[in-house]
Amino acid sequence: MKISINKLKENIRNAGLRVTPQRLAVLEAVNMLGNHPTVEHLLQQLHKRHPGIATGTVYKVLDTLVAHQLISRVKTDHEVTRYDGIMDHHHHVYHQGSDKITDYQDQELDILLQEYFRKHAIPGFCIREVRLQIIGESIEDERNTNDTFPK
Amino acid sequence: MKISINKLKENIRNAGLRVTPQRLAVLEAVNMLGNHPTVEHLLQQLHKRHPGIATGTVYKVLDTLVAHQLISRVKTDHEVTRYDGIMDHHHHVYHQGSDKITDYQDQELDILLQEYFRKHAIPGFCIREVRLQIIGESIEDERNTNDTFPK
DNA sequence: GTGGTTGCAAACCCTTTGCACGGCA
DNA sequence: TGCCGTGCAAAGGGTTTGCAACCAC
Repeated sequence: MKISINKLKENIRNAGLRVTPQRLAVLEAVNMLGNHPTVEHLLQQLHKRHPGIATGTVYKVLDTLVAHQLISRVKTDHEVTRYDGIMDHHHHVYHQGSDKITDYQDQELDILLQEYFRKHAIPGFCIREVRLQIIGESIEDERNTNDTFPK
Repeated sequence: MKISINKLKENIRNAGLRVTPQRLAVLEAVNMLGNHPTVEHLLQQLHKRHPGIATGTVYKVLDTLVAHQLISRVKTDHEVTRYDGIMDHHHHVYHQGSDKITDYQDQELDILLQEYFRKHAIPGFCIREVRLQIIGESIEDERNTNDTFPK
């Protein structure tokens, strides 16, 4: 899951952006921190190795990276904005009771949804994307993995 | 879609809450405005008939109503919080380019998802709810008389 | 009566903005 | 060198908070 600095540089350049230390640092931090960091997480991480970086700059860089699809934004109800370094299409699993958000990806599911919406088109509406928010909680007991779906 | 004041009162009381004019007014406004109002929308509406109601109170009342499951919160990336008076399980359709959010409800879809996740349980995770965010845009077509999805 | 609610305004927090300076291409 | 990008600090805007007064039960 770790991407080399050179690969990140290339990604920035390929997006048509100038490669700056700040952009590189933010992009690296989003990828390194992994679990959908908040801006606070990112600032904390960034200040270790780039003490000079300004908060406003981090916000601007994040906006730029999102606009150029190098990262994406994630948000649930009543939460601050988080960021995601993985740009492949995927869904999100929200762990109630902890601040964890994990990714969920399955082609079979996406095909299922695609089929469904092909048959059940919404009149006057063109679907760009269908995202799932899978909400629930982690189970302490490892044996108990195969159950329960909301009624 | 319109619910009587008495029914709303009853809902508040059944939730174990005191029935106050403010709670009644906010709950009524959420239901009356329908299309996932923001706090701003609600305040505008409320000031017409309840000029005295305080902004802070509206926020507190909304929190209370959400906590007691009389309404729910809706949010997408980069948006302010909105509220929903419909508590039945349903999904949301986000209309890019306008601030419209409509509801989507279909039992066949829910059964499909239920089946899917029964077969593809997430290890160590108990699913409470699966929400779809259907993102796309309205098609501008004057021939299309019923271009919005039925609420 | 009395404990839950409200009104009010200040505080808060995350985020955005404006502008002069700095550094990438 | 030209222009995009950054640092900084102040402003913005939605939301929360603290507390005295109020009122639903």
